[in-house]
Amino acid sequence: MLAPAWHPGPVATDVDLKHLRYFLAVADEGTFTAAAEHLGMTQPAPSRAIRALERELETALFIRTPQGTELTEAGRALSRDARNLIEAADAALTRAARIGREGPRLRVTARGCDVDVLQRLVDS
Amino acid sequence: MLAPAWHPGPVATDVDLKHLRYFLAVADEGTFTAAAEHLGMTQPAPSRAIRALERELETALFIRTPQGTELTEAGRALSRDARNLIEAADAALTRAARIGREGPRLRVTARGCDVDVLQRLVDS
DNA sequence: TTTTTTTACGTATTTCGTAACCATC
DNA sequence: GATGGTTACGAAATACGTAAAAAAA
Repeated sequence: MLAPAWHPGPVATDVDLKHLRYFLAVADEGTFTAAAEHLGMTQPAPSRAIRALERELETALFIRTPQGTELTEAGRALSRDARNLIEAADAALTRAARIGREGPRLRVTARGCDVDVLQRLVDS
Repeated sequence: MLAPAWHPGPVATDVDLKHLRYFLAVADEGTFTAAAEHLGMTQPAPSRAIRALERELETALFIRTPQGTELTEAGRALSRDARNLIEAADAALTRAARIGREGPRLRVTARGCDVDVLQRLVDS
């Protein structure tokens, strides 16, 4: 490799989904106060968590104003991504749990097909 | 809503990316011992973390044998998903960090187009 | 003065490593 | 005994809540 490609590699290995949930709560609610209440905790908790996140990314995610918070450009981007991310995470965990509980299922539908024939087809 | 749809909702809100990294390490290395070494810690750490994950999902992810570990069906599914998930998370954080550092960039290429024209086009 | 965020500090929870234990080859 | 996984327990790190402080309208 003459020009070694820069492999991204883990950039912030101690950012976890909980922090992203806090971040999204603030992004949605518009204030740390409302987000904390929405999350069932006190204001300092998300404030600290998000400040740590910003430190780790070396990037401001919110513009703090006495009227609340506004997303920065980086914050807007992370907002979109984080939403998809925790949705995907939830789906993955749900799927794994379901598979473990019920085994991998395959639903086959074929109109006007004899059930026994279908069964033999699936079995093979 | 007569028949209220069952909204998936967060299923395991305290599973974080770190746990998924541990899980993937064991899945890849084949033993808890090798995974722990690969992660720079001692065997009990991933063992406990994954056992907690299995408890939370109410699903076995590995079959433990004296020769090492083997993925269950649920484990195989989670393995695929977790890999994409961590990759996506890393990409999202990297992107947010880059945007915060450099501002949102847009690379425009147009063969045989005058640079000044292109600039005015982008500016608008 | 009211609203919102941040810092300080003590406490509670979580995570980790060491060590001892169990199981299989 | 060698290898691999688990459990017990004490220590370190992390997260949280209360309280006090700073900043802006």
